Amino acid sequence: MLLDCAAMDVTAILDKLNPAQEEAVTSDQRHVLVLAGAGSGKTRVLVHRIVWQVQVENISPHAILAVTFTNKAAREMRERIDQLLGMSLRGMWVGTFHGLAHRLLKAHWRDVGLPENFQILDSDDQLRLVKRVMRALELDEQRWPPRQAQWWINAQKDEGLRSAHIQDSGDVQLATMLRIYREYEASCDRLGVIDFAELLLRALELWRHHPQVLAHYQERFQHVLVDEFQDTNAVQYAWLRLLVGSVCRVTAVGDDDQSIYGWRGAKVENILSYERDFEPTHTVRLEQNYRSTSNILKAANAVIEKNADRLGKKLWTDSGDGEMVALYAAFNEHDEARYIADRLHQWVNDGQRRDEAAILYRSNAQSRVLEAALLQAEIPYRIYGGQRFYERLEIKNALAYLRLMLNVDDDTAFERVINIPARGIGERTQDTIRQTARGANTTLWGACVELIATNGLPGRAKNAVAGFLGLIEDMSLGSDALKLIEQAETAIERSGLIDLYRREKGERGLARVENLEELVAACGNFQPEHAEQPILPQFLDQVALDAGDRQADEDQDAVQLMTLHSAKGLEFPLVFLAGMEENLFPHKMSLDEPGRLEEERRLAYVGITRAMQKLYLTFAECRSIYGSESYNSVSRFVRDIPSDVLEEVRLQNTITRPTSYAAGALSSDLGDDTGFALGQLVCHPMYGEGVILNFEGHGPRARVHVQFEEVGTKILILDSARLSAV
DNA sequence: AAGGCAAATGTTTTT
DNA sequence: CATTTGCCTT
Repeated sequence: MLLDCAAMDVTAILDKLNPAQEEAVTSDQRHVLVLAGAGSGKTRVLVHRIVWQVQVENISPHAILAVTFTNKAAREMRERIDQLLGMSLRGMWVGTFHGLAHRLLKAHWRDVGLPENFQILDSDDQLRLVKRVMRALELDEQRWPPRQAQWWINAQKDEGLRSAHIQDSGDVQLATMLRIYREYEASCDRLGVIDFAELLLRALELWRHHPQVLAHYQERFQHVLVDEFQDTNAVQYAWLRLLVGSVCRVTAVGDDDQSIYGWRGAKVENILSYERDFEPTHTVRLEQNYRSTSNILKAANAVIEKNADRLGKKLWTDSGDGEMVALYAAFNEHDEARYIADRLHQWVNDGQRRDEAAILYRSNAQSRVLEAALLQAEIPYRIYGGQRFYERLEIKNALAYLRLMLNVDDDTAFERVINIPARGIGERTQDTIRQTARGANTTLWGACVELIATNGLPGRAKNAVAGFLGLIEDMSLGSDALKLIEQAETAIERSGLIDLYRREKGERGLARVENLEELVAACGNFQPEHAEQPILPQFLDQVALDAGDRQADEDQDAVQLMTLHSAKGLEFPLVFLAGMEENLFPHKMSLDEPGRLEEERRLAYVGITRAMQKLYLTFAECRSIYGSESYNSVSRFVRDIPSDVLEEVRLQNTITRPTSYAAGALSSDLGDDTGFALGQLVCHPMYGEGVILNFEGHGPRARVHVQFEEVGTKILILDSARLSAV
């Protein structure tokens, strides 16, 4: 009976796999390394291998651990397993490295010397703390930028190095960073908080220093699967090696060509070390691509081939050539955005879905102009990344109140909102409170209580502080009997936060109020993992590790905007890569170091391989950056694409114009008989300054398209337009 | 202590 | 260019 079942399932599991995928899914070698090119079905292999383990090899889901890098990937993996199985696997651990580390530390907080309710610092909190530490050390913030110190500390932690491990070589730079690091570590310990990197490092040390804990997990997990293996850093790799011990099997899936997180400590070399450290390994290459047309793959291969350090893979497909890769040279970023909006308009007119199209860019700053153009063209869009929901100022303030309601001794939260909204507790008073806390070795709350009792504050300040303490006490009184959503309402109403932002004028205040309302809604929807336990702490923990990137209107048909980094792992029938210019992409910060340039190239490869049917590359000859204009040439990555798959879109055929004009329009490249040139800066008596985008016709009766800074694109008859050169 | 104004100053990617 | 920082006034 059981056997029959298994036999049936085998066909279901292996049904849709190609030979290489099947080899990876069914391998009985102890460890498996899958080098999976873009679009070659790596998630499918992972999902099917898990199901294979459970259904064919009879491994309990309880004994399986699957690790990803993003919450999104973790969710997707679960969903796809459920789908394939037709039911939900219980007991299996699926999560991000950070999420799993958090889980371990929650379970073993005593062993790692953390308070039971330790808080997680996001990078913003971390920076605040670094600044505080530096001020205490009386370091000049001009000479030692706090951001740099923060970055340095994180880099050390990613390598597994604590301040005690680092040799002070006498170098001033190093010595200073080290001092900050030491103090920062001490502060974190005192406050009972840990940053992202610390989460991983502490989890590693948990296992290193507590063999019995490690043994427990080694015994439990018989199979570990790691997605995006090229993104693992030194600590994560060490963590895996410890876990694996003597029985556990590992399946790692990755692509060295898609390693784009080197800047935050990821080590592609881990892929190379794998075959040595996880022995014996069965290595499988997935090179057949099921995503893109042949032309798109040719472009991708041509770009990535220029990298020296590669394991070497060449994607191929048995689908047809498909359409050419299109290249559009825009005059400026506005023209670029308008062109993209225009193409999207066409796409929708052709009956295609908007959410099958994506606009990808190198840096978040590029999204503004694109958004404006889409707004104007009335194309719904959804933007990913940028500022995270739970990292917004107003949200963090609201969360801080919630944290205080839970625990008045949460110094990070206390400090954040003691004077927000302003209630007369200024910098001086706060300093006194901090000093008192330090002297009495107590929390800020404790210090306040003491200062009030001993009259250690001037009258006004004392009243203000007492008022704040009273407010928090009132707010938390009986709040644990309330529903989460009511607690959230209490936090934003009674604290005065919502009124503060209601009074804030302009678009911003409005957005903040909306965000707070969205937070309340999120509280209403929150499903706790442990229904019997208090819900608020569970919510706060979840929030710390989840950026809140799921958007409310996820099912609306909207074009997707995101950075190249956040596009990894996704695919779209229609893709625009915007800003294909030198100094922007590759970014000028990456030009000096060959390693960084190679990473940029991989980023380009990731971008190109997101496209299934049609790929547009666009660049702007002139782009405003920090207010001033800069002229860049087309990206080297574009130049690496062979001309037989690249089609340069001729300007005059693609410029936006009312269709009634399109039929009879005759265009001239240069407008040579008009006295003006394409791209020229001109001035109009009413519309102000603009750029000439196109000509139709010749001589004084020619129609000229001008993109004005104030009023957008206008089409004018040359001899009546009274344009002047600028 | 708060709020308004001017000046400076910084921007790659993110769990 | 925007936003944040710092200095100044109330």
